[in-house]
Amino acid sequence: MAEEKREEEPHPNNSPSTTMAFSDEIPNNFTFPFQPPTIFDVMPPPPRLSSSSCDHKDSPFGFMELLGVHDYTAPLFDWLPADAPSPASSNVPDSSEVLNAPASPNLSSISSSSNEATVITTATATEERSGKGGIEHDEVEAEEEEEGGNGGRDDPDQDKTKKQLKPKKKNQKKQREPRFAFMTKSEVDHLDDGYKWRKYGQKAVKNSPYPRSYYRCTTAGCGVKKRVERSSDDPSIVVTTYEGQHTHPCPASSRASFGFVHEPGGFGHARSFGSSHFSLPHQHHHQAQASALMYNSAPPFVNSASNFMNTTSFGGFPQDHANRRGFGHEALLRDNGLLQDIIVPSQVRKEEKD
DNA sequence: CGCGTTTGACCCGCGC
DNA sequence: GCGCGGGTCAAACGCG
Repeated sequence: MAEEKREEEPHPNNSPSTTMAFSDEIPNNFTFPFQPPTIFDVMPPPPRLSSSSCDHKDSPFGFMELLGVHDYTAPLFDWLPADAPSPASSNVPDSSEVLNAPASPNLSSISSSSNEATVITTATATEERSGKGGIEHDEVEAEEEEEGGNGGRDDPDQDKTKKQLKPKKKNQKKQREPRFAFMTKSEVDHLDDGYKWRKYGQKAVKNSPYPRSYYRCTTAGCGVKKRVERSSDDPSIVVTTYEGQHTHPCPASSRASFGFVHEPGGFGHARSFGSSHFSLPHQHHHQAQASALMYNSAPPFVNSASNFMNTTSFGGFPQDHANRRGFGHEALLRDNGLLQDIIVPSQVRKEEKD
């Protein structure tokens, strides 16, 4: 309980900058509706993690630690094999759980500077961990967290005397949708990303004094969830993990419907990349100093970040949001096709500061 | 009164 | 099989 409320406490040191990262576990057969920059193709597992222990549970590091905050701008390229196979398919153990936690010493520069574009890394802890018996979820899944799918327990039958949770279908592991995490340097935990969220839980995080909060999109029919937690290493960093796909336009933005909501793109199944229609947090006064790195597997990303971001979804970045926050053009138009593409120009950062 | 948050309990998967 | 930890539920509570 000591930790409670902590998340609300403002952190003195936080620079008004926002770094973001996103993570996810992308199915091998996943394909983006657009082409990705090479750099995003491969994300080798971090040296410090043994390839056999991708599961954060096995690691001494928590989700946050795995995510890490680093400045991969340069190092990243060094360890990115040009044609290396996707970690998801080769470097990762059966457990389909892919944690790309580049927290590697080799990567050196740990981020940080509040002025530089920072980090990203990701990790995903998925429950697909099923490595075990081969689940057949592939088919059902997508629907699962949906309403109909009684993601929760809509079954009225259950006379829940107390907390009789509906027994989950056996043999059917809960399939999680792709997740994407943002690391944001902010004093506020729950960033306003334009959607309306309802908190449905909070748990203490092991090895971290900060609790993790669970939110669900309040829009009917939308099963998107997100988790928000603060890095134990750097309290000024908030990691927001989105899971699922918004089935509606961003309420906070009339233009939010720029077509990504029902992106047909294939993430392997209906709920494609679009599935993570999360939007870039529009933090009011935090600027967007951000860099994003698709961490997992080799999803074909865009040729250039500009394309990547402006086009669709980027996992759901409402274009207008991006623009509004300064993630738009200037930041994305750079055509290097690499990380820099999505790094918010200092100019923008400057403006925000003013 | 409606909606959102808090919080303790419960479920489940995984590692030992 | 047991314990741990993550994730979720839902009653209670708070607030506008």
